[in-house]
Amino acid sequence: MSRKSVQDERRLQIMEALHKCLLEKPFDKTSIKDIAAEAGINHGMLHYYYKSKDDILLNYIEYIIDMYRTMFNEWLAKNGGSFSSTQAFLRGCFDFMHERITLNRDISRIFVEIWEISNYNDKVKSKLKNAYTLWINTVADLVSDQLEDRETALLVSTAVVAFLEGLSLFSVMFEKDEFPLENLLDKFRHLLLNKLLI
Amino acid sequence: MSRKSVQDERRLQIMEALHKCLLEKPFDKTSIKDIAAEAGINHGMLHYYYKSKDDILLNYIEYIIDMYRTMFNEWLAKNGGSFSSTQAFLRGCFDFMHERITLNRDISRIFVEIWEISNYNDKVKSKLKNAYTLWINTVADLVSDQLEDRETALLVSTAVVAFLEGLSLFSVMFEKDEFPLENLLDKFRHLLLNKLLI
Amino acid sequence: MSRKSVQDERRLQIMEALHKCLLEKPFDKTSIKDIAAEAGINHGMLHYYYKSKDDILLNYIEYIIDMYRTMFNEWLAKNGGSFSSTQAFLRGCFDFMHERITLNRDISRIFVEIWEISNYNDKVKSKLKNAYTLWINTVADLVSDQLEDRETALLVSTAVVAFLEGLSLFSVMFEKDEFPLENLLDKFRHLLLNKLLI
Amino acid sequence: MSRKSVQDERRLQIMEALHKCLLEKPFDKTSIKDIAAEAGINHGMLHYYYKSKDDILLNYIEYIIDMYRTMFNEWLAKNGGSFSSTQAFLRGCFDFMHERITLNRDISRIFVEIWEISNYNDKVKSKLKNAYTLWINTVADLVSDQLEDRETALLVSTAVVAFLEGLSLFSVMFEKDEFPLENLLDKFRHLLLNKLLI
DNA sequence: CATGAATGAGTTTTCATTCAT
DNA sequence: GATGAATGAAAACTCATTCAT
Repeated sequence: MSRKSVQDERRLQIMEALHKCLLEKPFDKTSIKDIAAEAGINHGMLHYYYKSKDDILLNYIEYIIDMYRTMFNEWLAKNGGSFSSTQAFLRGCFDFMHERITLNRDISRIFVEIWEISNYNDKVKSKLKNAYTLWINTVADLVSDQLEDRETALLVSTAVVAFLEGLSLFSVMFEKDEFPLENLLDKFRHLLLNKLLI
Repeated sequence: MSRKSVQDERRLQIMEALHKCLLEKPFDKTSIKDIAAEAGINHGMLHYYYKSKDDILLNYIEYIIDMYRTMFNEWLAKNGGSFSSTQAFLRGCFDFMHERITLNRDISRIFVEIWEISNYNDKVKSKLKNAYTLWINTVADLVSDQLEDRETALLVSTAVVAFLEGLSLFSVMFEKDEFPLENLLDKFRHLLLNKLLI
Repeated sequence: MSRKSVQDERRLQIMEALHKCLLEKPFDKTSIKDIAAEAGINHGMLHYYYKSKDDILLNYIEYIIDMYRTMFNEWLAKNGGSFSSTQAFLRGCFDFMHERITLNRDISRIFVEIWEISNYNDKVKSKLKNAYTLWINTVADLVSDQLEDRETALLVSTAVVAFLEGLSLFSVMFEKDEFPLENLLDKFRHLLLNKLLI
Repeated sequence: MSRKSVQDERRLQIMEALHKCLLEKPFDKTSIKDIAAEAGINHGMLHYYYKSKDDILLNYIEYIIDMYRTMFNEWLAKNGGSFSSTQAFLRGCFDFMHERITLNRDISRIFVEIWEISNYNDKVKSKLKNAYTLWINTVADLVSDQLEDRETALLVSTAVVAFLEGLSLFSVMFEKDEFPLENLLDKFRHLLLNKLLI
């Protein structure tokens, strides 16, 4: 392995370690040593690869947003070609959201953490805004051929994303059996496909 | 001032001080001394009135949830009698949400903070769950006479609350001119009143 | 009750409260508020009756030493007249020690606390030295008519007291069933009466 | 110096520093910073080498008990072979006690401190009980060939140790010229060798 | 006398960061 | 590249003492 990729490997280990830590503790209560221990490397090294704890966080935000995007893209690559109609495609998108939220409550939890951090940290906020703007636009693209104009498409996609984020919030707080996630997604998909997108 | 109200006064000062602090820093980075300074009282007193920093937080959560509820109830008391129909009433409710979210982004920000804390703190989570459960039920009551059964009413109200929380998240992140909040609320209200609730 | 005796009453309450506290915590970990709560009076009053926490301690030392002395004198008053011989009297004295140590491990514990404090506090040390000097002399008086001279009597009484204090230490540390206190006292009394004091 | 011995060196420094501190202040009034200052190292390091102040204490207790034991064993190694008879050997043991108590009042003082702590701290109590049980058994071994049975040997050794601890207590409280330590030990040794052990 | 609010110094502990080896 | 010892600032919390009412 080249020198470059040893470094990349280490950096990835650190990101994954922080990810695991965040499932147990908020970032502020996660120490550099916690992360180092989880990554199995010396805590001094974290300052070799990143210039501060904050720098690690900023890189992690990018890492997790990218993971999110990759999840979607991979799903798209795998299932995207098989839809017979736009509606079927959109239905698939909702299935993806459903899976993502249902099966991966961990990511939802971590996104709540990031939302909070962004409230007090402009750099994080900026990254998060970009990610959501991108996501809203992607969804707008998906629905735009069903709607009159771009503006309406954006409005609808914003509503969709906001609704899904709201569901994500609740799916983290409530246990699976306390929250009718599946039912809500079904109804919402039906509503969106049949009443909003004509 | 009677003895009792000195205590109440101080406790209120502390709650308000923490509120102000949370607009600037996350709870974890807000020190007991920060809160004391903001309240204009000696930091030792915070441990006189509350047994720990965590105890302050827990009391604050109740305080803020109560403030939220009070805002709604006051609005209801002021405007509740003037509606000519259920639809007009519901329209008013949405106006309230709009105002609350638009004019009081501070509360939205703080709710994001609380959501995050609840992720890692079961006592906070429990309080938050109760508050949202109550809220969802309240909304379900408001729409129930327009819908066939209680179950549907609950589903719709859950969706409404989730959507509004999602909007609240975005309203905190985006600046007013970056986010079509008004438009979204309008459309959503229209949709809800005309298509869902027949 | 006269003003004077109200004060005395309060002071006694405080002494008794500290006594109870010391059965649970060392003096340093006993707060003024702990003592006040135990005494059922306001903590501010402790500074009215005593000028500092240290002053309370000093008074308590006198109180407990006095209690010790009183225990002995009362026992003496009750049983002192009934002995037919000096030996019978001395035997009785050992019975008293036995009872004191066996039944009142609490006092033994507290004396260990006082020994320790005296190590670092000259005023306490001085009070404790006086008490033990007095005790040694009392025992010397009791055995002096059995021995040639005063010097020997003092030596024997010092040994007796030292031995009993040693036993007291162990009786606190070991549980009753782990330590042959009764047996040791028996043997020792026998030895003292039959071999040392001829 | 190898990595391991830097740690050992620091840990030893801390133990020695606490030892010095305890000659001036009780443990409860000795702060982490006091110990660090005495050791000449940063106070943060104390938590690097020990996980809490209590942990330092527990380690110190072991250290001092070990020091005590080592003192005895070294004395034994140096003088143990030179005795012509068991009696001479026992006489030597008493000389050792004498030296220990006379020359090392510091250790006696610190043992009073530990006795006190053990009154309120079960872990310390347990260590102390083990140490004294061991000591009593060691003395029992030394006198057992002079006595009929093991039980008697244990009784005698317990009495000896209790008496010596009592003397130790007094030797700390009284100044050298106020307390006939030498005389008492002489008499006691004589008594033990000639009257108790036939 | 009595109360309890207030003060401020002091305590243990944690931790990001640095740096010699 | 690693390691882990070292630093020092800052955190939560405790408490004897004072004092206005």
